[in-house]
This record gives sequence, structure tokens and C-alpha cells, in this order.
Amino acid sequence: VQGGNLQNIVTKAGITKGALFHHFSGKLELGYAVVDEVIEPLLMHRWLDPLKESRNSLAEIQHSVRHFVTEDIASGTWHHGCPLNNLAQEMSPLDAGFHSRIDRLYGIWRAGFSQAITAGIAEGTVLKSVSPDRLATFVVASQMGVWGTGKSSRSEALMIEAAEALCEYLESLRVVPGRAIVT
Amino acid sequence: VQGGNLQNIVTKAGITKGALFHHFSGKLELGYAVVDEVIEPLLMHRWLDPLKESRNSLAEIQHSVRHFVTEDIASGTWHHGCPLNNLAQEMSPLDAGFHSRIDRLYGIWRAGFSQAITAGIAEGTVLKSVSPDRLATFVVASQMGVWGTGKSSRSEALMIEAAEALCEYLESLRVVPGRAIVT
Amino acid sequence: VQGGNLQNIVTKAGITKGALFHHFSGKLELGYAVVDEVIEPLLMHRWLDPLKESRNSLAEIQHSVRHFVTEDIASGTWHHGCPLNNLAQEMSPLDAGFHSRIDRLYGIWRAGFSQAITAGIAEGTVLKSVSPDRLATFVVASQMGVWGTGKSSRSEALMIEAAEALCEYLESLRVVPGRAIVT
Amino acid sequence: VQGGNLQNIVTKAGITKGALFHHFSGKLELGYAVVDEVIEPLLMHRWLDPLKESRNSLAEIQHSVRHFVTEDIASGTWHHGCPLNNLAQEMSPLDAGFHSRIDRLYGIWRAGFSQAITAGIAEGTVLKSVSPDRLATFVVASQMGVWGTGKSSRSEALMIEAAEALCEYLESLRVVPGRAIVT
DNA sequence: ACTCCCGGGACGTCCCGTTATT
DNA sequence: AATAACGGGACGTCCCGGGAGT
Repeated sequence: VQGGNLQNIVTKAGITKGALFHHFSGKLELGYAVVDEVIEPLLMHRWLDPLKESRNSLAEIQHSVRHFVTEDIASGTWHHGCPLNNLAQEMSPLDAGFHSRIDRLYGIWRAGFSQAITAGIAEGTVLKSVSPDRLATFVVASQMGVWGTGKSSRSEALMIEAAEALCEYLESLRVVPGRAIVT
Repeated sequence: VQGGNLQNIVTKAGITKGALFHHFSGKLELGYAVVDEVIEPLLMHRWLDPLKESRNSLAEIQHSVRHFVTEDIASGTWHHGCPLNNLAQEMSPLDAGFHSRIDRLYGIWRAGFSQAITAGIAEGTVLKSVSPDRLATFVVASQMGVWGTGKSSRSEALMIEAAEALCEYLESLRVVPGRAIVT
Repeated sequence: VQGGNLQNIVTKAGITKGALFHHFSGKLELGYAVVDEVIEPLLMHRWLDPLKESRNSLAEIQHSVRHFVTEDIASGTWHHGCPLNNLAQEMSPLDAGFHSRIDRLYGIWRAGFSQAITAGIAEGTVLKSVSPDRLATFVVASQMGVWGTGKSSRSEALMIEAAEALCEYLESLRVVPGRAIVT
Repeated sequence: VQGGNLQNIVTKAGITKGALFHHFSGKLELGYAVVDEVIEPLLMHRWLDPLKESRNSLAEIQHSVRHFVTEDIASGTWHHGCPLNNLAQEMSPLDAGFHSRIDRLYGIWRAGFSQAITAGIAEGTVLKSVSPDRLATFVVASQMGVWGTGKSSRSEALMIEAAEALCEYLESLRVVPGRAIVT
């Protein structure tokens, strides 16, 4: 469960502390590198890039939510939780500046969602009554909760249920031809 | 931010380490006691007890969500996050058994919500289309996310926005006289 | 030869690192304590206090020089050098502020000598042509050199010779009844 | 202040660690080479060679003392202390054998002074009452002290004063036509 | 011949839990 | 019952020297 132990990190990575210190000046630099070179690309690739090429924002977010849960369960690492959140918990005690890097990614995440939702409204796939910023904030928060649920309960079913509930909510905000709209 | 240091804990508590070890066999037992004697009553008092005396479950949950956020901000400790989640993050590396206590509380939380939602459906204040278990899981997960958002961003506005978004969703699931219902 | 190694320090002192850390917050505090509570009193007791009660400054300094060399050789630690200088060499890399504490002691040493020499001139035991400050600086420097000679050469004879040469010089600055005076 | 770090040494020398290890088997061999190829020639050039060509030993030593202090201050590196002493302090913990090389240089230094003083006595420029070996030992020790004073205090004035005091003492041992001699 | 990458280990720091003491 | 002193050990840092690769 604990990745913060440097000895464990290097052992599991199959390297030594000497080798690590050669590439990074310390644990802090390692954390920075992980955020910048692993987590940020992962965030982009898994959550934001698909939205850019999509014409249906909410459907794409739903897809990502379901896909991520499915994949995590398949990979067997689903009870590890959100990598971003984990790193934040692990590294924050070390450096206050680390916190800002984490928060920056959350900001990017929210901004990307907000932008896509705005586009969805313009394209007529999302209800006009939706506030893009608020929904983006909520979806990110809920996804954090989905991971937290999986991590705490270690129950596949519960994690899936939370993810499905999020998707269900998103579904209610979509404009679907032939569906009545609450005013 | 770091309360994990035992020396800090006893110092802040105004006692000495020796005194602590007379009452608890170690850091683990202390953590257990905190869960059992502090967090569980707090969970009951803040989230579940109000539901028992209420005739409108979703409205009560909305109230709790808003109340907790408001109060946390007012107390100046709002960026500390959820006590339950914090303790889980702090202690779970120490002991796998600790994890089960945390999860038990989440289970109680979900069960309490689910039961109240079921009652709400029976009483006609909640839409019949709602799945009590699923919604309970989602609300708990989202509330975790709301705290996480506040803790990460340290932004009052963002935390409030996430909380309001959750309340907004709950609002859409309530049965309000004179409101059209989506089929 | 190496006292700087903390593991060696605690081992030779018969204690453990844990015990040391309980009394001192770190190696630096230990060094400070050694300077303040060991070396400074030693400086006072061995070099400056005798001068206060003496009516013949140079003779007293000569006595201290000879006594210290003799005692060091007898104790078998004569090749360790000057404790003040050793600590300066050992600790300076750790903390620049440490340097000032060391220098302060040298200043006290020089000031004490200077004052005693001034008194000696007034009492007529020291040549009027002597500059107190200059001689004090030189005697302290030479005594440092005497220790350095012993430490480097590890030769008793050489250390004694250096000390005797210093005493011989001091002898030439004394006013002795019946001795001619160079003008 | 700290030159002991091998990485710093090679960086400042503009080479790499790999290159160093092709020429020296380790830090120890490097230290030996520095003593043999840098410090020993420097000792010869600065302190002993001038004596060979001089007809007035003590005046030459005075000149060297003053010259070294002046030059060190001018070069801005005067507070680094004596290269020989510094290296001794830096390296001797590493190797006992290193100590002997250092001591050998001090021996050469003393022998050179002693020989020059003996010649000075024969030539009539030094008082016959002077013991060449003892004075040589004392001058070397005092010069060590002069450097130590400068290094500890980082005060130009103090270092100059110590050097001048040494020169003043040497002056008193010279035979100068027309000056009275103490018996 | 020289560089980069790396292994192994020592150092100072820090902290949990225990023991001697009152 | 409560404290202060302490033991033992793990952590992150740091560095010397070796060895593969060019």
C-alpha cells in the first residue's frame, strides 16, 4: 500500500538508491518528475484528449469514467485509488510547493471539463441549464470520490456502482432527441 | 498538516508520551480509539442522526452538505478535509486492520443514507426511479470528493461550488409538488 | 583520530544515538554544548584564571605552556592537538555560525593575555617596549602552532622543543632584576 | 570551505570523475600527488629556496613571512590557511600513511630553517646563543599559528599582527652592527 | 582514454515504544 | 500513574569507487 518509502520504491523499480540519486537530486525531484512526466500526460491522455475530438462531451466523460473503472479493475490496481490523489497524500508532508503542482493538475482537469461542457451546450448536446464550471468541479470531485470509494472498500461492485451513479447523473444532463426536458 | 508525529500529537494534546502509553498500547490503539470514540460519533451526529428524525431525506442530506461546508469554512479548518479520510490516509499504511475500521464507517454511512432514501421514496419525497443503494454510494463518494477538492485547492469558492453541485443533483431527485417528472 | 563521526562519538561515549538525540537536537547542538560547557571552561581554567591571581604574567604564561605540554604528554592525548582547533576543523563544514563561536573563544583568549601583559608592564615585570595586543596574538598563535607541531609530528621531543622556544621568547621579554635591558 | 568532496574537486578542476580514476587509484593517491607535486614544490619555492641564495637567514625568513601574508591577503584566499595544514586536516582521517607525508614536509621545512640558521650563526648574522633546531621548530610552529589565526578570525589585521610579532622576535635574534647584545 | 551510469554503504536525522525512576 | 531518559532501527541524503559503453 505504501509507495512513499524510498527503499521500497527503488526495490520495486528494480534499481538502487544510488542510481535514483544519480537521476534525481532527491525524493522531491522524483515526485516532481512523476507529476510532470507521468501523471500529467496520463491526465491528458485519459480524460482531456478524448474530449477534444469528441462532439458529445458528456457521453465522452461517461465513457472515460466507465473505461477507467473497468481498466483499473482489470489491471488489478483498482484499489490503489487516484494516482494524483495518492501522490498528493504521499508527498505533501515533504514540500508545500508540491501541493501547488498537484492543484495545478486538478485545475487543468476542471478547466478541460468546463470547456468541453461549454462546447456541448453550444452544440446542443448538453442542457442549457447546466453551469459548465460547476459541473466540471462536481465531476472531478465525484471521480475523486469514486476512486476513494474503491480504495477504501476494495469492493469492485461498490466502485462500479459509484461510477455508474455518476454516469447516470451525467445522462440526465444530456440533450437526447425525443426526451422531455424539465424546465 | 502532519499530525502523524506521535510527539506532536501528545504535545498538542497537552500530555506526555508516557501518559499515552499507559492508556494505549501504541499508535495503533490510539488510532482505533479515535475512530471509535471520535469519528464514529461525529459521523452519527452530523450525517445520520438528523436523517432519523426527518421526513424529507434528500432535503436533510442537502442541509448537512451545506452545513458542513459552511461550518468548516467558518471554523478555519475547512482545508483539513474529511476527518475520516484523513485518518485513513494517515494510518492505513501502518496497519491493514485499520483499513477495515475505516471501511466499516463508510459502510455505516452508506447504509444510513440508503435507508433514509428508501424511506423517502416510501414517503413520496424522492423519485421512485432512484436506486437507494446507488445514490447513497454516490453521495458518500461525492462528499469525499467535495472534501478532497477543498483540501487540494484550499479554495473556499471551489469547495462551495462542489457542494452546491451535489445539492443541485439531489434537488433533481426530489419530488416537489407541481414539478414535472422526467420519464 | 576522527571524532567527527557521530556513530563513533556515541560509541566511545558509551551511549546511543537515540540518547544523544534526546539531549541535543542534532550534531550542531552537541558541538555548541561542547564549546560552551567544556572548552570555554577549560580555556578559562587552564589559561586565563591563573593569570588573574598572578603578579607575574609572563611567568604564569610560561608555566601554563609548560604545564599543558607536560600534562598532555602524560595523559597520552598530546597528539590530539588543541581541542578548540580540532573542533573548529571538525565542525566548521557543518555550520558557518559555528565558526563565530570558535573565534569568540580565541578572542577571549587573546584579550585575557593582552590584559595580563598590560598589567605586567604596569607592575614592572614586563618590558615597556612590549605591545600587549601584539604579544597576546602571537602567543596564542604560537601555542596553536605548538599543538599543531605535536599533532603532526607525534614527537614528544619536538612539541617540548616548540613549547620551550616559546617560553624562551617570553623570558626575553621579562624584567628581571640585575639583567641588562636592550634599548 | 569544503574541498574534500570528490565531485566538487573534479568539477572545479574542469574534469570528470572518470578521468581522475584513470590517473589515480582513488582519493588517497590524489592526495599523495597533491602533496608531492604541488605542496612540496611550493614549500621549496616559497620558504627554502630563498634561504639558499641568501646571506642573511633571519632577514630572509622575515621577508618570507611578510610576503606570504601580504600575498595571501592580496589574492583574497588568505583565509584559507596553510595549504599543508589544510590538506593534513582534510586527508589525515582517511589514511594514517598520509600523515607521514605531511610530517615529512614539516621535517624538511624545519631542517631547512635549521640549516640556514646555523649558516647565519657561522656568518655572524645570527646571535650565537640561538639554538638552530629549536628556533626552526618554533618558527615553523608560529607560522602554522599565524595561518591558523587568519583562518579562524578571518581578520587581516590580526593575521598581520601575528606575522609582525614573529618578525619582531626574529629581529631580536639578529646581529646588527652597533646594537647591544644581551648576555 | 574518457564518460556516464550505477552499486553499495555510511552518515545524520528522526521517531516509536520501553525502561528506570519518582 | 506519570515522567524523563533511552535503545534500536528506519529513513532520506550523499558520496566513493567500479564498470559498461563509446
